[in-house]
Amino acid sequence: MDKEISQAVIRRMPRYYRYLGELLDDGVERISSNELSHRMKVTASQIRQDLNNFGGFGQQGYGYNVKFLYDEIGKILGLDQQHNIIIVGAGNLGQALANYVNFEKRGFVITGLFDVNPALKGRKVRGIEIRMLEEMADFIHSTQVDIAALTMPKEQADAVAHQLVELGVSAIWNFAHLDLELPDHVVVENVHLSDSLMQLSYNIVKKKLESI
Amino acid sequence: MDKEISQAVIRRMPRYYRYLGELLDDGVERISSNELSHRMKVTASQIRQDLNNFGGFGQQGYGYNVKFLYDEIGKILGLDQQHNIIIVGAGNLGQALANYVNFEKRGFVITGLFDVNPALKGRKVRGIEIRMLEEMADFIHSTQVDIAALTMPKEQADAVAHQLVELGVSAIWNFAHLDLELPDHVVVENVHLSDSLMQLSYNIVKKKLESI
DNA sequence: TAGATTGTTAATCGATTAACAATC
DNA sequence: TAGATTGTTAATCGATTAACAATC
Repeated sequence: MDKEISQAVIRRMPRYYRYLGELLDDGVERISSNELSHRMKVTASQIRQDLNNFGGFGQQGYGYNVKFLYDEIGKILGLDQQHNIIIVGAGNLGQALANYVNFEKRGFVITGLFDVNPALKGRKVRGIEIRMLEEMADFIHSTQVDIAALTMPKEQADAVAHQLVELGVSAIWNFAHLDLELPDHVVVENVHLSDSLMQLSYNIVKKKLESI
Repeated sequence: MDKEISQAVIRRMPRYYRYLGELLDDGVERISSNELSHRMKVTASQIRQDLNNFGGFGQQGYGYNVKFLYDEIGKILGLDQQHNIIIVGAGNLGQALANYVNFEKRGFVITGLFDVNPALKGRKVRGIEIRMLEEMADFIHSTQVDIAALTMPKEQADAVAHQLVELGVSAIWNFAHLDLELPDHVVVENVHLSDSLMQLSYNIVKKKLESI
């Protein structure tokens, strides 16, 4: 019966979470949708609408309790649970992800790093040993893996993604520059860096034209 | 007089570009909006609407010439021009970007790499020397810099972004986990990896609840 | 020419903003 | 209590889809 919450709303939740975290760090105890809207440069209406998709977290005449709202959004985003991540592709990008200490604070724990390059075998990144791709199946069978980050060239990504799904992994964080075709029960989040760069490029050209 | 083209449309253009590139590689000469819509899992109507924001690239009764459309979208995205990029922050992420050979094919050329860590000084990544942050001002004065990628911790990102703008850089590809407050003439494209990961986490939790 | 498919207008759907009654 | 601010309904705006005349 719950009405589906649009991805547009979901996309904004981490940003709310970030701003509330900053307010919390600054010792701010409560905030109104109006004040938050000024800081975030969105409408107060949108903030209230977005939040009320998940429940009434505020109080009339008072606003929102920062700590409470922060925690609630954290729960909505699943940050109260631990997510074990393996990274497949231990090149620079994979290692960059493995080094993001902040992920760990939010419950995202890197438990494994895999690559095909024998030269990397046994090397450690932040204490995490790089294993060979052949060992991945055993690894997944013996430990809980919630998310697989794909940080390898796109030529290998499709086959590895399917293998991961076969092995029971049902969430993929895909950095490879292709669209994965996977069963419906698998959740895929794409990070297409070159798409992002092209968007930037478009906006540069546009701005240049406008200024003439 | 040109009506503003929405960012929703812009966000889809690189994806069209990618699919057309694949068709081109496969030797496909022409394609109808209908067939493309099946491959891309969008509506044919949306494809035609999107493209017609920029002009009529097709031909009634024929469809679209793949090579022509590919090139036209490339021009729309500014890929016919060279963009010189410096990367500020030569950690794993910065080095990962520097190593993306594919960017170069699209006209994005990494011309400089900067860091504050003296241990990295003089090291080279794909032939590009890592320089110290202090040298950045001189570098920007003496060479054309179109885009600066910020791949450093968020604590330093805001100050560096402002410095870059002072030095005349007007496009920022921001990987730091904060919203930059910069003058209107500066174009900013954000890549917030942790936001992306939280979105994935939300969708994992949602799918888990649905399956109960 | 007949068939195919675009470009474009109109209809629908969904998301954002405005307004305000409820209530702390 | 009076003032403030939410939660929520209604109005608006914009984006997507459908339909079809134009035309290759």
